[in-house]
Amino acid sequence: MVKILNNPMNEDSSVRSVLRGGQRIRARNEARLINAAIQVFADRGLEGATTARIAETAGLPKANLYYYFASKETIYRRAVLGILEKWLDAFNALSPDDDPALAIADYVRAKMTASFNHPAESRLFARELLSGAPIVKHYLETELRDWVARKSVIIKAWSDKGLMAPVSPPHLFFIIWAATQTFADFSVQIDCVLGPEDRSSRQEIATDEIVSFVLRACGLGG
Amino acid sequence: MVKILNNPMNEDSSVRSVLRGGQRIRARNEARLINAAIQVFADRGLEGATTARIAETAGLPKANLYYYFASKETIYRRAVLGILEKWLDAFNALSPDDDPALAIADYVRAKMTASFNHPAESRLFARELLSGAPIVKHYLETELRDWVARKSVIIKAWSDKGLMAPVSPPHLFFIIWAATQTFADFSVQIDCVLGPEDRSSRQEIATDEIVSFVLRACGLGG
DNA sequence: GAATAACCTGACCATATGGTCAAGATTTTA
DNA sequence: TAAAATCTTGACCATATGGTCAGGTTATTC
Repeated sequence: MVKILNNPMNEDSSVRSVLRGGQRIRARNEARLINAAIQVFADRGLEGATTARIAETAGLPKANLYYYFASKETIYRRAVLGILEKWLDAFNALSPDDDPALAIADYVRAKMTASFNHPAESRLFARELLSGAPIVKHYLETELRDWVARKSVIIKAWSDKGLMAPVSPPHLFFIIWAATQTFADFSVQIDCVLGPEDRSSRQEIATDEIVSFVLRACGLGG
Repeated sequence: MVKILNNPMNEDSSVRSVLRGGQRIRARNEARLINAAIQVFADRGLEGATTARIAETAGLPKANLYYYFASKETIYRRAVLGILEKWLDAFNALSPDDDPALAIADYVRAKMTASFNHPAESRLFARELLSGAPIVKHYLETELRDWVARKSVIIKAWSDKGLMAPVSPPHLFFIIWAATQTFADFSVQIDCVLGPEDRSSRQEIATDEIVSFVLRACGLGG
């Protein structure tokens, strides 16, 4: 478990603090506000979002937001770091003993599911990166860099054994991240190009297409 | 040539209006302001950018910006539509008689070059899409959709003839766009992950990696 | 070279919004 | 149940910034 934020929700809180009243109201309202913030920041960006709108989305008056968060930057920070932490934990697949095809397919599939089910998180993160990553830069240089280094060893081992094509592991991740997150970040574009037909089956088709594309590129049939 | 904006620069201006004084000053100052706007909007977004900063970047006082553009939205619109028009014209490759491997490699290479040489344009466009494409949506539904439809016929013909693997042509473009533009849009992330070594050779390495990745996925060796 | 059109800009205004606060309501604790 | 702690919120303020404008300068035309 990667520890980035040290909010109480990271600890034993889930049981205790829900029972005792200690921080019950605080936990509930902060969660509401963070979720609202993710939505609004994802849609409008740090400067485009107003604290009034975040509060309204959370169903609370603006002054209440400032009771829990010192500033707009503070709640932005919490939202972005929360997403990063969640992502680093969620995608921890790829162990050396796995079958490369299965492991990579699983990873890509999980990323696609995340893009379709939680697009706002991806969009907010995209905005943070577009702005030069003022908040997460430090974690990209450490946590994420290490994560990629660890996974790269595994990929390298696979291609050295001839189990897959020799790809540059970091670039493999860059492509997978880009190709999967594009379905969250730039979904307007995709919807416009594909037009109004068959909107329902689209997630499955896209997922299969991206998975087999990546597998083929890795020399893993498909 | 796709016509989206009807600014004078699209017509015979290049010769005549540079010679006659007619619109000379206007053309020069509008160009300066648009270029500055692309930079500033790319870095900060529509709401984060200030007209004062755009003007300053262009080396003009703010009131001068408002002499040429009615509002911040107006200059934003001009910047975004200008990029779209340029892109639709620039990437018109892929003719049926080409060799698939060469044609696709050329296209990917051109997109990579654009990402490295004009990252601000890509970033601004990314922001526009993240915000739901309020300005370009209409053109995505028409110009871009048609563009993809035309290219899709060619790709389809190639795979029908067995010249390449059977891929969904639109999804091929989505992946290529995502994988190439990520080097402009999310370059911070890439730089953080790759660390401080060999900064110079990186463009070439990345380009080769993405090109051969895509070719392999298309069943075109690599 | 005078009249006309195009361009320039410091000073200014109106509004939106980030943030504060004081007074009161609820909840928790002992 | 009373005191302490936590939570709630309408009303308010200060500032940043989008946008205006009047008066002046430069360029173009005839």
